[in-house]
Amino acid sequence: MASTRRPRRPGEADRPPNGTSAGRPTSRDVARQASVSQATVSLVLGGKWQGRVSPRTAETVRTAARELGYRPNLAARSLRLGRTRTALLVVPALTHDYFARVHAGASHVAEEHDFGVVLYPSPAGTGPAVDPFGSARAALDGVIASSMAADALAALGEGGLPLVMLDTDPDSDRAAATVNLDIADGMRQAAGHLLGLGHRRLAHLAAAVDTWTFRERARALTDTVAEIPEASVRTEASALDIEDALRAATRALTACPRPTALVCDDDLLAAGACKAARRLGLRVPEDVSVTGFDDLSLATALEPELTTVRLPAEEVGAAGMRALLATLEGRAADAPVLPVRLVRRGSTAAPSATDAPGS
Amino acid sequence: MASTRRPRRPGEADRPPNGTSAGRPTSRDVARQASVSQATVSLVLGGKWQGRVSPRTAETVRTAARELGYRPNLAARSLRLGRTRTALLVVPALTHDYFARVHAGASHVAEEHDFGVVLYPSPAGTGPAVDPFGSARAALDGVIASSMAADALAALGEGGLPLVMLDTDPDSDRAAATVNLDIADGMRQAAGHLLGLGHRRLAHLAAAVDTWTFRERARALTDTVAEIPEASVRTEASALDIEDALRAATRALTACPRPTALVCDDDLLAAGACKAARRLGLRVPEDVSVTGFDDLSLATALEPELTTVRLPAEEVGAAGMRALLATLEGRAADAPVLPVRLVRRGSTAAPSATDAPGS
DNA sequence: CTGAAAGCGCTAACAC
DNA sequence: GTGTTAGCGCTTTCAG
Repeated sequence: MASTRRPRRPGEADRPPNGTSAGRPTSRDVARQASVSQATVSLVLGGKWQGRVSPRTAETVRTAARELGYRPNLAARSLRLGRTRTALLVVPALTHDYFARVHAGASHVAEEHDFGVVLYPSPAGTGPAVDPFGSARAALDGVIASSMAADALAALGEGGLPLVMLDTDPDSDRAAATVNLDIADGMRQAAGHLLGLGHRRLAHLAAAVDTWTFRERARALTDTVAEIPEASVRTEASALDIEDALRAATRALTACPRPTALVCDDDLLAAGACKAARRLGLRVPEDVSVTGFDDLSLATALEPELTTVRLPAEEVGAAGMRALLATLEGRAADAPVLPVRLVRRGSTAAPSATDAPGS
Repeated sequence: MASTRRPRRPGEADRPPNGTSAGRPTSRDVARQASVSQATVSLVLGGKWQGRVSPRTAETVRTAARELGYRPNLAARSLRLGRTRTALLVVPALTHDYFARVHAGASHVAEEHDFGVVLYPSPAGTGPAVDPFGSARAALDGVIASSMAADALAALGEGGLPLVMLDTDPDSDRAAATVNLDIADGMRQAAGHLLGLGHRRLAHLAAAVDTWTFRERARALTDTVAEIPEASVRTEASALDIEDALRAATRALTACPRPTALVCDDDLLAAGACKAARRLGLRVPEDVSVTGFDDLSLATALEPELTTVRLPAEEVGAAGMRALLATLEGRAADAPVLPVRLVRRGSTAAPSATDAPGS
């Protein structure tokens, strides 16, 4: 009779009538098994039993937990704690090596702090993320966003969660913290390297993506070239894929006079550029030098290997996670600007005599 | 007085004494705002109000929710429901294009079913996953594991969660369901293509990774070559990275007599092979043909583009997610074996006359 | 058609 | 040193 009045507990039908639960064991089951209270179980397993629970009891609890194969229910813990120890990492694409490495760096730091990272590859690339909070079905403590366009961040700002931005306009004020790369310096190094080699007619294979990081690359290149009067740079825009890069590079290399060096916004574009050169019967680096950016694994898969700007992707991810952790703890996060480094490989050389200035 | 006896609710200090909550709005806040009960809010927002709540009331509730910027607390929902609508996807590495695409496919299907996917890149590569359930801090409904070694799956089996295995030994019985690729057929196509072109001395650049997928490749290659009496294949093992592939391919190409074709277990290895060939002064495909496997984006980044076996990675991920969903709903999941296809590109050609059989 | 109430599994304040 | 208890926010009976 009484049972007809009592609301049925969810999953009740799945449970046997006796006291032992059939499903996943709960802390209650552990408590019963160890003949202690649930609170004691929580204390012991939470590692805060020192001076509150006798070592003997603690050991009993741990044994019981092990025997039952107990795993705490994270949903319940999150609900109780109001925090989930989970961060969302929003990236434009996963197929791009760089972001995979950012993720690795962030995960590593997260793990050290018993945090989790869930990835949200924004379906719209660098564009507005549709609904990261709904789709990433996890309950979140904070968000880290990498290389996103400004309007994409607007959507992220709506979440009401602490936001750390990576490789994004440092003047934006949406974020609680930022981690940046010295993109401009990287481009200066690349351009300086080519100019130093004697190149004067450069072409810029520019990524047709409207984000801070690419605007920065364009600006730095223009500025660096402008310092040498005889030097010039033309720009060809390309989508961030090999095929389009091939087309853009072909346009650049069939211009008259032909540039002696191609400065590419990304290793992917550089790969397209090498392909284009080869198809036009030009040798890299003898006839045309090519530089990339990012130092993806692709850079050393090519022959010759790419001279490119190495970005410390893992470090970026790690610093991002550290900044988020700091923010979450109410500490001020520093806003590092990480240095980048030109890696000289086989795809660049001095221009050949016939192409040299003055000829 | 009473308040001293009552335990402090967590976060209570953060709340103003008045009725309005300061933190994230809860369904209670929405109910209050709409002057209805919490139950009504749940019904309306859960989309199951048809015939139970008046349209007028429903609209009021939705408006209130929108005004307050209400987002349901997923931890609470998970706790109540006992399910989280979240799957764990375990992959050996994220930097490998193939897995990024598997993830994309799985996420896409997940999203359609209002599911989330959290990625766990097994730190040990294809080896035993350390503790995916702890590190992926989300509460999970099921696990999808791709291309893992058998012992790695043992650890996953411990979770007590439904497990779907992708690209793994179909005879293993740990999984609730499997999704496989017709790897053997792919390798048969690749080898058949080379044999048909007239190649008789093949070398196999084999991935030194002990998983089903690579054992299958080796077996199928051996079998196919065995069908042609004059044909032979030597094997060089290589780690799954460019540098080691370069070394292995160099060994293969400096053997006497030199093989006329390199069959590689992975596009990454094929890239290393091309690099090795070029460094030895050999032209691809004139002097040596190279085939890859997977059809990574790398395959078309190279010049010449790789002839390779295209794996429908997205489809694998999607089928895996569908299988998990089916299992979760108690339906029988089918165990598809997805077809693969050889993509002929520029890295293969008939052996040159001097290398041809009989010369 | 709407509201009241219970309880998912966990943690932490407090009582003993 | 250990147990009792309340309650996180949500969904879902059941009563009205």
